[in-house]
Amino acid sequence: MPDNALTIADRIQNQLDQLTRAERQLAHSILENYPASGLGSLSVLAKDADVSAPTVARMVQKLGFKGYPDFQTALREELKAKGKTPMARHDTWAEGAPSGHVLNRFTEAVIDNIRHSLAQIEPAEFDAACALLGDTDRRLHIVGGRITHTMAEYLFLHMQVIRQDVSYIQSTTNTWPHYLLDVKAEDVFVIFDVRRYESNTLKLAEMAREKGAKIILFTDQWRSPVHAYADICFSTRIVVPSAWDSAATTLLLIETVIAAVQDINWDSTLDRMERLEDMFDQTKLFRKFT
Amino acid sequence: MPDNALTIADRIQNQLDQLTRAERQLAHSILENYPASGLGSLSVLAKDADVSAPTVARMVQKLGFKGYPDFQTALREELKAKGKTPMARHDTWAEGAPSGHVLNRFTEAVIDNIRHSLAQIEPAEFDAACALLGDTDRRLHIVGGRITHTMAEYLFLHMQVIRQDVSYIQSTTNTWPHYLLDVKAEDVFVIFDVRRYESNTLKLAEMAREKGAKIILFTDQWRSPVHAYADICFSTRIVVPSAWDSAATTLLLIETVIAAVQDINWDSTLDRMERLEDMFDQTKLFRKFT
DNA sequence: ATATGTCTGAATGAAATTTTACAGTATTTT
DNA sequence: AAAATACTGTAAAATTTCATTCAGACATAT
Repeated sequence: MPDNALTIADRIQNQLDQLTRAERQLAHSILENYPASGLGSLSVLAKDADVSAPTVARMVQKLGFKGYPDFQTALREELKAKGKTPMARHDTWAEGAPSGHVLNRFTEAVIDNIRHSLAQIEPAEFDAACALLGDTDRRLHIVGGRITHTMAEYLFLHMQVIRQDVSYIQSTTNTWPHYLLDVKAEDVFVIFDVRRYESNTLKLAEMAREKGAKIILFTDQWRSPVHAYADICFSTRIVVPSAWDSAATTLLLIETVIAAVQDINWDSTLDRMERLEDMFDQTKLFRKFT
Repeated sequence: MPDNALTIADRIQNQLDQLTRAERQLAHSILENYPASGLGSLSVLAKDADVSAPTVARMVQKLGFKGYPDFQTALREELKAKGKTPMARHDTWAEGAPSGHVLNRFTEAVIDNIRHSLAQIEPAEFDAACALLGDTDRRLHIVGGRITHTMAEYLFLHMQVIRQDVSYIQSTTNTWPHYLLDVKAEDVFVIFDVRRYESNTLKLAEMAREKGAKIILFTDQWRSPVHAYADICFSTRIVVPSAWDSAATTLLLIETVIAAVQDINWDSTLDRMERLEDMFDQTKLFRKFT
């Protein structure tokens, strides 16, 4: 609420003494299952509390509201505010920067995206997707578009370490039909497609589907048309205060998938990682320390 | 989830495919701050979602409710049922998954990383970096390594739209010395280097520095040795419950930089974006709608 | 015990809300 | 490319909802 930090429940509690008998009875009924009961119609609330309708109208006015609708609006606002987690309320992330600084505005939006996106994910679907990705009997193809190919490649780079038979297809090139030649029914496609959905990607998904391959789709909240062909679809919120969309939430999800898949075949992953280390040591690509 | 396992939000999510464009738009608006927005009047909800009132009435019927009041009652019942466990504690991000599920553990860690990383950023440094990146009198070179090249390319793809004279160098190839031939003292390098710091990248940084170029470094909390040559250094926390490190915080920072730089030269950015759109339209790479 | 002040609840009228019907427009299919 | 289908918004009707008035009941004080 704009005026004060007091919740409506507090205001009722505080004024409990100044209320009459029927009003107190009503107040307790409201607090009984707060705030749900206050969001229904006046008459239902009155009946639930065993008081008359005018009593309700009078009390909310006594609490300082213009009328019952005003009271309800306030309740809804409060609920909306509570929906934002205590962490989201923490609206300065970069200390020393004003809360209106782009650092804080942007971070705020991304945290918001994360919360919304995660809430919509079915854990069962997530687990199923990870099981598919970890199944080494199935070959894995990872597909990205103009912007999303960076995300696709990120997933590819890690999956390559975890397991064998992983390939990376960039839908913006015209070489991708080659990859589809030998696709089998057990194969799995991970497809990335977000706003400015790409026709190439859609065509690719259609053809993969025809061959009987499984499709896991990473898209935005509006869902790429590819989702018609997808077995599993993860949609993330991508809106931020910018001319472009944010891939941060998508990346978070990708990394979580990587962590989960790595656990499935941990033994073989460990083995592959060690062999990779050896090879890196020989190439001197990386520094030993510091 | 006590009575019938699926909440109204789930029902909306599930039927998203059977909904029309305006209805989907409305559905997202409802889920935006659920359930508060659904508890107001039909007309307000319609206005918030930018659809007409009848669209709202039609959709709730499509969802299986007798009418809007019926829908609201169901929402209130759900809220009442949830009563005991409101969204006070949000340590579970993916509702429906146990708090020990990798989805929640991972997200928790990333949020933690974001908080720690952002707190360490000097807003003045951030602004200075953005000013350098937005200065079209300076040529811009973006450098990534084995894993980080995906982040580098993400930044490159967007910078390319915002401004001219941007080049992308992959330090793992051996072609990068060519890029250094014509480097001038005003040039700016953005270098990505995280754990398993790469010797190639260090060498590149050293040579760029010798030529007098400015260096902006994105690294992890332990700081790449490149930071000795860097004018500005952003270090982010990257630890997550996984065998690998997380790039999510780095990406968040990159996207924030993009948003800030885009604002600096907004006019020219807009112009370049429009011209790009035209070219996309001609190539038919993207679908017009849906 | 009676009178006064206050509170409560039923009924009414007014206002707002939801619903239905319809027509225009966009989209898809043939 | 044309026809058919389906979707969306405007406008008006029907229903519900809320505020108010007024008569009666309860408690309290004299």
